[in-house]
Amino acid sequence: MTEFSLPPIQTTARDDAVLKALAGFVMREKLEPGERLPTERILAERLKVSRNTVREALTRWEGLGLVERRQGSGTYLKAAVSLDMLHMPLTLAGGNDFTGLMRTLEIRRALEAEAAALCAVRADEDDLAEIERKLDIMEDAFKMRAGMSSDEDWEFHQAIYRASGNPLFEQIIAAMHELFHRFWEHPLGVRDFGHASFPYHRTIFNCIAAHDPEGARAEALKLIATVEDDLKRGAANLKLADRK
Amino acid sequence: MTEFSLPPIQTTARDDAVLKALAGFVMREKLEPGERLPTERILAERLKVSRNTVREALTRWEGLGLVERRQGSGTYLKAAVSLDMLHMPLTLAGGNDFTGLMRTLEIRRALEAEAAALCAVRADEDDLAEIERKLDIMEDAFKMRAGMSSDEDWEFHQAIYRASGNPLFEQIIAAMHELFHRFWEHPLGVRDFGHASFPYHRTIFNCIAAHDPEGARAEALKLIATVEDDLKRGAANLKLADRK
DNA sequence: TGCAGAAATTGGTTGGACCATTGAACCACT
DNA sequence: AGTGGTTCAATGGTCCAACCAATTTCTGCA
Repeated sequence: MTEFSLPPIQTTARDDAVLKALAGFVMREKLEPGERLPTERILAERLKVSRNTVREALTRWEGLGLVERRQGSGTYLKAAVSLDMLHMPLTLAGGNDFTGLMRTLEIRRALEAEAAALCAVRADEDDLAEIERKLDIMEDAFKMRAGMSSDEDWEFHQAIYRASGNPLFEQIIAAMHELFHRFWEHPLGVRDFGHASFPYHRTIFNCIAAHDPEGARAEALKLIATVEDDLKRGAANLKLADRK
Repeated sequence: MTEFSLPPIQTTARDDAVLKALAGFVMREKLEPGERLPTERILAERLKVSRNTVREALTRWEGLGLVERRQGSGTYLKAAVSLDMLHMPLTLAGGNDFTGLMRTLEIRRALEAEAAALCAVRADEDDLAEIERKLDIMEDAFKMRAGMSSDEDWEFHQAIYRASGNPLFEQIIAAMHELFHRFWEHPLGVRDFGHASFPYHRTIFNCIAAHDPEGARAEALKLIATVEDDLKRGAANLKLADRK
């Protein structure tokens, strides 16, 4: 038996064709996020397909977060659309349990370290000022409530992602943030959850300000390590991780 | 067809409710990837919703890669489904140009380094054997063709991701692989594209085999650095990066 | 002019119909 | 037994024509 290279033929691909045409339309009309795109009925008529087909295509885009549908109002662009988009639908099963959180934390460690390093190389004066501002706010909140605050902490990290010059960091981490958030609110019985991570926020900033990428990377790794420790402590406290 | 227990849907938010009910059904019936789930018509009847609504719901799952629909055959589970899934749809715009590729490469550097480090900690004898097997294949291909081979290289890295014990690494990187692939095939005029990365594959493996996470991390960073250099050289050669 | 209610717009849902593909059963012929 | 062709039911894909529900816009009265 010899080797074949016969990819399956594609006979029907209506909704894909609809999306391609729609992407082309968005680019030609230079539609930007927030703008409304044609109604389903118009699209169906113009593309010479059924409204059902249009709806299935739009459902796909909605699932990808590219578009938002508002009943009675219309369908609105939520993100930039281009023909050469690359989609990465990630599904994390069992995101509620300890294992799932640990796994996302490993991804976060990887990205956090790299973002901090890149940030140390690329951040300009404005970026540094913004990051330090968030840091000050976070430290104030820490002293006030005598504990880590999820929101302010998140703002600080987000500022770093933004200053990394690569929007992908923020996109990926933001997608996982909801998950972290749940646990921050229910610290598994660990009273001072996240406490140990506090000092590393400033050491990270110092390395970034000194344009020391490897230092920033190392400090970021330390920070995540403390969170992992807290997590493990929590999982040890409660023998069962969640089970809602 | 066997017996189901699918109570009718309540009120608004139809398609979300359909997915929730369907996820519950999959869990109760312990359906695993590859198995076929009830036909659209049956689902519509049991859930007391229209078949179109069922289809929109399934379209969402299909977009998330959870399910595969085969005309004339049925709808099949492609991944494990649970009620507490977390979806992270990412779309990378403009992934075709030099900037976009550089950005994905930065993500890859972050994940590659972390995956190698985790792998060094967790890989058992079987994992090591598998990785070394892929490494040998890659090195043979390199000697044969006197140059890097995209496929064999990819297999090697995939083996590392798998042995990292965290499926998210493979998921994220796999989603971006298509992007790398395009450039590997069209090396921007750089004749020996990827050549410099060759030796680091074995040094990474050596560190993993020696259970030296920081060493593996460092070698992985070096590997990606060579690819980045090649990329920059290529972008400098052609003044324009793609423009197809 | 201001604003409440009617009317038009738009996405959401329904039910029914037909098409295209698949796969199993069946059959004829070798 | 095996090969290939035919039939036929099941299933996803598409279409149509309505109607429902939320929203926006318009209208006319106070």
